Amino acid sequence: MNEANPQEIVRKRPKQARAKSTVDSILAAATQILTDEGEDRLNTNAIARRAGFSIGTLYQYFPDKEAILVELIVRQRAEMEQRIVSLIESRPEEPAEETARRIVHLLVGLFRSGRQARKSLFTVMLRLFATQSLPQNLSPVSYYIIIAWRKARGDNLAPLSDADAFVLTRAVRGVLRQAVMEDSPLLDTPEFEEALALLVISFMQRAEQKASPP
Amino acid sequence: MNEANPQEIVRKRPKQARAKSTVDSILAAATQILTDEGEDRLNTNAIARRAGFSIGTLYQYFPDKEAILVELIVRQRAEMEQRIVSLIESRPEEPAEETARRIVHLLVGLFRSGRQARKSLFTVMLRLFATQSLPQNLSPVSYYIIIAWRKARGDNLAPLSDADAFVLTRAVRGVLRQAVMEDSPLLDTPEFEEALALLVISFMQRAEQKASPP
Amino acid sequence: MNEANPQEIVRKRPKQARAKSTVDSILAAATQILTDEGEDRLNTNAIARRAGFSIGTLYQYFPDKEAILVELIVRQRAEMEQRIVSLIESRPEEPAEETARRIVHLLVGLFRSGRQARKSLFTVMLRLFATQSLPQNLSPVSYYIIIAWRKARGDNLAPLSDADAFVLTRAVRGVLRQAVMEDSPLLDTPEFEEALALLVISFMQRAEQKASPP
Amino acid sequence: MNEANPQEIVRKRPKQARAKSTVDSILAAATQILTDEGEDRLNTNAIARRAGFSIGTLYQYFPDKEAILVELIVRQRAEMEQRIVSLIESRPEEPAEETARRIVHLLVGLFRSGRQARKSLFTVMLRLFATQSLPQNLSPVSYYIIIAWRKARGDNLAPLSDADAFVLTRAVRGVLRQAVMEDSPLLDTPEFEEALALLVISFMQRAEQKASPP
DNA sequence: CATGAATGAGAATTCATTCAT
DNA sequence: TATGAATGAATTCTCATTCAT
Repeated sequence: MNEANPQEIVRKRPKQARAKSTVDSILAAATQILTDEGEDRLNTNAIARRAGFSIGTLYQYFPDKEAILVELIVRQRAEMEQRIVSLIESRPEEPAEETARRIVHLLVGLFRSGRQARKSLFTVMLRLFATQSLPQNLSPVSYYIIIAWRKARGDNLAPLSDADAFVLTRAVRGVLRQAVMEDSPLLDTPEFEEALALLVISFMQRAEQKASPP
Repeated sequence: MNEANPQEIVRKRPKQARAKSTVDSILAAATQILTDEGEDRLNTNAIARRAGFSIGTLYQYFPDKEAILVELIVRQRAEMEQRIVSLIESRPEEPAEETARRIVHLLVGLFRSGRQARKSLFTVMLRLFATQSLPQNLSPVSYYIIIAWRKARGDNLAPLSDADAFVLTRAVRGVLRQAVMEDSPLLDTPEFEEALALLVISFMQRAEQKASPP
Repeated sequence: MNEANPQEIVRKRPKQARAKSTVDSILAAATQILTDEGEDRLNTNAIARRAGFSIGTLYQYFPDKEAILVELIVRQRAEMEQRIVSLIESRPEEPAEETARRIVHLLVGLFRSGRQARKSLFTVMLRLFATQSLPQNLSPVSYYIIIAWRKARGDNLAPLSDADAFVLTRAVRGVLRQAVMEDSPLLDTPEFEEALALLVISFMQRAEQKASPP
Repeated sequence: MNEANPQEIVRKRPKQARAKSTVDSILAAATQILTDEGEDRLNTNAIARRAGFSIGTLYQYFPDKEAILVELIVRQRAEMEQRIVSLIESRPEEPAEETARRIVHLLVGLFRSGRQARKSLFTVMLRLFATQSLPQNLSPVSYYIIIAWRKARGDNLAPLSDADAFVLTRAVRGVLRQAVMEDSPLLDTPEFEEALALLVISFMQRAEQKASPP
């Protein structure tokens, strides 16, 4: 009868359909504000207003402002990850180079759209990283991708070391992020996409050679 | 470069010299706070207090808070750039691969030290990018490096396209930043450095092949 | 006093019985929160949650938050009063000094237990006093005790004036409250109890002398 | 040059005359609100407004709301203590009984005036006690008084034990507080004062007898 | 030039209470 | 009767910036 957890104020978990849609509205509102007005206009009152709820409602679903941002990032990452993984699994027999090219293509496309929101989200993410408050399970997404890749092609690809995997994934991410942050016109060119694909492919081939010399 | 004997300068241009040291104190204070307490403790009053000046004085040297941050970033970039350029120029005859390795080594070293301050600075930089208020001349630092590289070796290196240069420089920066932001233990390993160097070298070789096929 | 067999009552007046248990649950929950988390965690939502009811249900039984607190205090006072009265009535022939000692002993025991809840309750009570919203019939409890005392021993004790009664009762209460509020270790010592008894007895004897000089 | 205490935001300490008067204004405003409107109208904005300062100024002198209340209590206690001590020291040769009577007279007078403010202050004090945040040196005021008393009369008075001193001082305080809180009309009567004096005197005489039996 | 007291808009968060279901 | 989602006024506190001295 009594609550198990008296200390923590238990925020409503979105089990009901209504609750779910409320949470979605709030996150959508936050994204909109990030897109339209930028990070420093992003305050809880504005989010609630734009979502069409009172500020009190917002706080029934999120313990604090940060939780909203974290959820935003979590969802965005999950979506990206899931897209990439399914892309990899869709054509297991495809040559690695081709798959890499298609992943890069997908990523470039994703980063091209919704630049403004992404820009602000990057800043937010970086701050959360700096504050140590981003859940640990956020970062290693990239490893799953690499693992999926290997699995899909039956491990006949030389395994990447931890350091190699880290460098490769962060490099791709870093290039895309920076392109968005700098509003670089390159982002829209095929040359950019080609260069990024080249980065991935050349690295993987070299890493492969290194791992298994003739 | 502009200064020789500090004593003399103090006599000659007392105000400017004093101003310079005041500005330096303020920037140093800001860096300290970023290091010790993180970005959200960084407010103008705290900076002034730590610098040993009154808040009024701070505003005599900087128009607003952002100006302090911008100056911080400008100086940091300038220092890095200058180190890299002089590294490149020091051994013009060295093979490109070796130079790349040494640049990577230098960069990794720089990012390893002062991680905490750098972490906060990254966040700040990203926000300034997002707000569009970073002066345009901040970003293309990397191009200078590439130009310096080519110059130093008499252009016998195939020229990198804009897209290639962008991708390469942002990739390196992105990997290092992310390593710092994630507090990755990899940053301290030789494997990490090796992988990063590999990224650069393999990309340059492929880009070269592409540019000038046999 | 009003109840005999709980089973039977449930059958006879199901709604009232249910209501009673609901009210009791709510009050118990409030007491628990006061004990475990202190006064400023005591909010209606928390009470309802801990009681296992919805907030709406809580408002079906209490018009507002204050009503809960008042009821809490009323019950606590009633319980104390009733214990003391029955203690007095249990040994009418006992010398006044001895009865005083036993009352003090009882009170000290009551205050020793449940200190934390009592602490918060005191604060709440005091605020209600300050807001004038405590029902008037709450305070004079002490008079009943004194009256009961006199009755029990057939008025052969010199009557205490209003002022004397006020001072005596408030003194005892004040000492005990303060001991609880200060978390005084004295509260657990026999010396404390002895001193408090001395306060009561010496005052009564002097008041007696004053009232009826030889 | 750099601050010693980077973590703690150092609030201005009232060294300057202006600062001192600002602090005084703020405390006076708080007292007024307590008097005129009661505790739950006492919010920081109201205090600042009534003091004629902006809210920001208030927070330059007090780290948080509680600090204002604590300071209020500290000052009030200090004033009372100082009055009583000087009363005791003014007539060292006076019989203890007479001094007790005069102390009681003084206290009753103090509590009679400014009842409303005192009422709210009591509530506040009690809450602070409950939260453990009242500085330790607040409570033992009473001991100083007792010590002063003994000193003033050359220790020919039997020493009170800790328990006795606690009981006596808290009893007096408790009676006066309760009289104020209940708005008791007794507070204005000579009978009340007489009864309170009696409480003190009879207790001290008995305690004395107990300590040094013939 | 330097000072630092003062400003006040703005942001996050709480919680008693209502009311449609 | 019971529910619990929603409300929104109210409150605490921050911090970039100004300006009289």
